Amino acid sequence: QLMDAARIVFERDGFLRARIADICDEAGMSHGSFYTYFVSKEEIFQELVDSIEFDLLRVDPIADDAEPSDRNRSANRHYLETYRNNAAILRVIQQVATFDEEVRQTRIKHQDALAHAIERRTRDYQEQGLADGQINAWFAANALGGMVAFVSDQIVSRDVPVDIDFVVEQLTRLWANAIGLNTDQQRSPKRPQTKSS
Amino acid sequence: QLMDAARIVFERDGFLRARIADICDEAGMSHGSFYTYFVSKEEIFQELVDSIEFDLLRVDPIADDAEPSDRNRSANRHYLETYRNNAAILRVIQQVATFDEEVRQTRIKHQDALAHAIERRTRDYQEQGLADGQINAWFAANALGGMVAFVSDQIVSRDVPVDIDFVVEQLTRLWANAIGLNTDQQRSPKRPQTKSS
Amino acid sequence: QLMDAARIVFERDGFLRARIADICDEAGMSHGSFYTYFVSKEEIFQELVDSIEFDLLRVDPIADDAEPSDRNRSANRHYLETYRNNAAILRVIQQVATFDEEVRQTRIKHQDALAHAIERRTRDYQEQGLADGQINAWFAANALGGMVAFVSDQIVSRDVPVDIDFVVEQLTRLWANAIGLNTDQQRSPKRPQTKSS
Amino acid sequence: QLMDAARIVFERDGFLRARIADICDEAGMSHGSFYTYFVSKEEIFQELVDSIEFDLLRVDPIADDAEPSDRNRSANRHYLETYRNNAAILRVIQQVATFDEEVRQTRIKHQDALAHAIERRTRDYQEQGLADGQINAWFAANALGGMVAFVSDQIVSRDVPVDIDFVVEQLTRLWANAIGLNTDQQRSPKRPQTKSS
DNA sequence: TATGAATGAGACTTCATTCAT
DNA sequence: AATGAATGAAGTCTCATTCAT
Repeated sequence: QLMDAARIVFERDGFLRARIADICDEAGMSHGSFYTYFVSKEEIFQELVDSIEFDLLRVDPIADDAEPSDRNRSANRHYLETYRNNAAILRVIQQVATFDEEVRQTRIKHQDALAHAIERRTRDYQEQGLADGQINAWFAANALGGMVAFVSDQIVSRDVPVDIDFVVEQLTRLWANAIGLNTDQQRSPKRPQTKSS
Repeated sequence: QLMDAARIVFERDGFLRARIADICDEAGMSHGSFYTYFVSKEEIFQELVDSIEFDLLRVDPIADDAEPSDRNRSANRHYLETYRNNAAILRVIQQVATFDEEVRQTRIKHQDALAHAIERRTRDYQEQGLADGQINAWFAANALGGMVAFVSDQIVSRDVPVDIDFVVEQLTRLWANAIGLNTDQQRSPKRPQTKSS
Repeated sequence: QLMDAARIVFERDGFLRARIADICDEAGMSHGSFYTYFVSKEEIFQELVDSIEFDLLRVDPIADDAEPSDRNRSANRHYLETYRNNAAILRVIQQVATFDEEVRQTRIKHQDALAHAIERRTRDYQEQGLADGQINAWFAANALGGMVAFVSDQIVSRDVPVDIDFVVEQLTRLWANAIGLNTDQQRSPKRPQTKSS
Repeated sequence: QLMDAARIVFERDGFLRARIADICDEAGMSHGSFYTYFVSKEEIFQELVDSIEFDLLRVDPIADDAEPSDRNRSANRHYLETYRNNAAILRVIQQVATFDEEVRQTRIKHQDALAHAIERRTRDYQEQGLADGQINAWFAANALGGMVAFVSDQIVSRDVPVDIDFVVEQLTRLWANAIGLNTDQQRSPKRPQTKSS
């Protein structure tokens, strides 16, 4: 299948260095056959992007009745791991998004969908008095989602080894603090200095 | 000057679509002369990147003795505005970083330099008891810097108009909350524990 | 039927732009089936050319005992109308004749056959003393046939509307004059010699 | 020079079989250089057509005060010889005109220019009472010009050797007769039968 | 005989880079 | 140092034709 071959080649070479000939070689097809199915390299890439099941979107693999921080921790871990598992193609998507308007729009759409899901949950927390009401839910969802995406990208794109548990813990703490989640952490002795000062 | 022309063309067309011939035309030079000064398109771009005064790095244009939140607010505003003023070339740098290892390393170096500056200040706050000591200063600097970068990029790359004051305010609040800065927000009824302590 | 489809496609697109795939689509067949019946695009075109009933060859739809000028007028009108009715495919034949030797020979054969028919009749007129004996019958048949073909082609290939009756009349007059047919025109005051003789 | 090479290759191979690579080889250039000067094969051909000095247009190489028939004879000979000398490229022009609208229009323009020149002269003859006034000068110019073009084309495109003097004489006679030129030939004993009948 | 996916030769075109002047 | 014509590698795309089913 050409799509599989395309994914392999794109992940290996990036979009720019990938040649249609390479994709066909990988698929065990002749070069001309490519055009039976796709009009151009751009088109097969767009279809590849569309076909990828964006697990990143699944904000919540755990139960609804979990503690807010636990849910956030779970979501962060899920995002990080999914990002790492799809790092290669996600990097190529990022590359193509810098010059292909269609792919860029697709990416924006995905980002927004995720941010909207986070926003809804944040708003719930605010309405339940669990989160800082002065925070703009949409803005926070977007910005903090961006933070997680940024960190995820850094982790996979740099070679330094990282302790995922540590990253998840820190991200979750930053997030919880940022939106003012009432969590056990706040009652923990972690800020005795502040009090005593 | 070739560099000026290069910046104009790169900003207009992106790195990939920019042709050396266009840069020379823009500079009023003959195509051949280009190679008297630069070895390749990659090289002139690298030099262009190096030559740009990355104001983004300057964390703090205001006095050292200002309130932490005010300094952060100022830094966020500075970053947003600088990003907006340099959006075109920053976007191209991002593009090139996806396939040019050298530019990518330069970009990482810049990001890290900024994160280190933030880290130092965060650590200061922690040592002064102004910030949550359980937060890893380096991680927070990196992650929250990434959050600001993410939001900045979104603002300039999407066409929707935004209220910069609102963005600065929200970012500053999220940041302050995230690292547990003692601000007025702490007195809000959502975090009675802090008050009672 | 492939032949019908081929004619439609060739007339619509010309030989060069016509694709075998289009012909098969038009015929409602699969692309591979084409080669069950024809060896190549050239072959089906050649057969198409051969299959077309070249009415142009039929020199005379009217009675043998008609006046020479009337017969000529009738033949000219017949030629013009047939040309017009088959303009699309004739144009394609002309196109192919410029690079396909076989089609070119077929075309020459048709032209010559028509010219020979005209020559025979012209010779008859000469022998009956109705036409200028100093005219070379073969040459005149060829040249004047060419004149009619040229005018026919111009009429159909240009968009300007024309009065067919006028064209027929003029062609007939020119033809009659050219071979010295005794017609009413000879009595016109421009040729007093003829009258006085 | 590319134009010279293009003419050689087009004349040798026709437009369709000519490859840009061949033209460059003929010119002793690399393939890429072609695009410094021309955008496409079509463009260089169009420019080649434009550059050819169409001697065919020069209707009259002889003096104005010559006898009409002599002038016509001279013009016919001139046309035939020019056609023969440029037969190769004229054939290619005809080929391209079957699928390239621009070349087709150029060709029509040239044909019309020649026909207009002939028309003017014919009208002069008519006004001087030397030619049949019932002939439509424009139509006759066009049709008889077409006849000469048709014959010229036949002569060069068929391999049979021809006696140019004979062809010129016959064409001139047919032409003169067709427009009713008062020439010596009319008084010649060639049509005694007509008179006596 | 029908199918239609697969083939692959062949042509076009771009543009970074070279180099004689 | 400047010029800009020339280079040519590299890649894209088309479509007539084949062939296993």
